Amino acid sequence: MFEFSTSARSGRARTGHFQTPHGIVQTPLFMPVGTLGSVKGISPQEIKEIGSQITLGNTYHLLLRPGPERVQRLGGLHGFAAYDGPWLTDSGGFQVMSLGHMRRISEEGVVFQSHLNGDLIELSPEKSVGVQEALGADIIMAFDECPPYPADREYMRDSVERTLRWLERCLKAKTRADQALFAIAQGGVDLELRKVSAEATVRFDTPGYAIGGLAVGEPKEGMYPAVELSTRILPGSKPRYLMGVGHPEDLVASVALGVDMFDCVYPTRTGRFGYALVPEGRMNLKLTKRLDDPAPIDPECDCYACRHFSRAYLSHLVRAEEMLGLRMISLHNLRYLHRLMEAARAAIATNEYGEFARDFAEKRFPDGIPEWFRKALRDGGHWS
RNA sequence: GUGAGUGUAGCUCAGCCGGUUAGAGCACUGGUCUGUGGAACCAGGGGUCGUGGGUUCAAGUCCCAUCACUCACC
Repeated sequence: MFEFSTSARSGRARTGHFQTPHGIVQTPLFMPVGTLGSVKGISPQEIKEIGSQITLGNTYHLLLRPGPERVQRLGGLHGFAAYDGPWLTDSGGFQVMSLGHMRRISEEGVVFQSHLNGDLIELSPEKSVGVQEALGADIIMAFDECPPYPADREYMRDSVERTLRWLERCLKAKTRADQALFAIAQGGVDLELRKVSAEATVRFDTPGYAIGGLAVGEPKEGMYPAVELSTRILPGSKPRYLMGVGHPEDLVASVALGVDMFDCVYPTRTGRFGYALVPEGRMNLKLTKRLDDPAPIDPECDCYACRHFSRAYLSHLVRAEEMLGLRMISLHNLRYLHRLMEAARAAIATNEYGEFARDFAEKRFPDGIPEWFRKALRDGGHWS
């Protein structure tokens, strides 16, 4: 259980598989975010049909409602949410930063106000692990702090060290052997602190490692050196999970650097805002001209929306704020990222990841492939 | 038929005792959104102020007529 095996390698990009109590997952992979135990608007059956392998549940949201004890009583996430595939829960640390009001961070943990009703809530390494054990995911995450960008150096240093002490407490608090706890390396875009954090984190020898604290507003030129350094230090024998990253170009560039797992709200959130992911980037279905466009979102796509609906109809639905439209675009966007990862796995297996990434980039960046993307591929050994 | 009221942006309305380039919310048109609030934010287009006269240096605002709509009463 929780043994990660690498199947193929091409430069730094690699494919692999990871055994969880609820099934084997193939990497690299993208995980949809199921905030409240549901991927917004998408049923478990659809999740399986589009090729999702792991669903991410948010500890923060599930702690506020319906509460971990209730979820546990009703069968854990697998039973309660009626999805028997692998689950991963985050630690709640990120939402404390992004949603919590009046948060106060101390050595003990974090006290913050619920964004729903203002209730004072405490979250600590022990509490987070306890909640995640009750929720029952296959993979749980260490309770970390994700400082905002930009953050001053002194604060970042304190935060990185505190997150390491919190990691130790998480591992100590952990009681279930059927869950894998992934540690999270932090450090923002500061390469020295990244190194300190990653090296110290590796010593805990957890079954997987996450790269946290990125995609919080920093430029790509700051983000990629941090990813590159992290994947050099985090061992190749374990899955490497880049948290919160989900732009298609970021997946392609990060896989080149050796990242195995991603999660992001991007495909579903941007879908609810009326944007469909396509090889050229994003298609805005709210634009007036889409109302007369009979083509599917993407003729190459095999998702339900692309097989049945026109851009015109979806545009009409989105404008009317009709549920089906939001659902279908979300479904398509998730399928798009899964297809992208399937194609990446196939390219790695035949040692053609560089060609795959270049083909992707030529469509995605018709006005020129940005330097950060080229550099990520060069650093990964996929661009001569 | 009589009396009263209302006509200002696509919609709902604000515009003081007459005083610069007539405003707001929603809608519309673009844009932003990376460990999820169907949220939020940024920018933009759009009005001969129902119509016709009059008073005045100056009228969305005051006066007269007229049209439309609403309500009340014979």
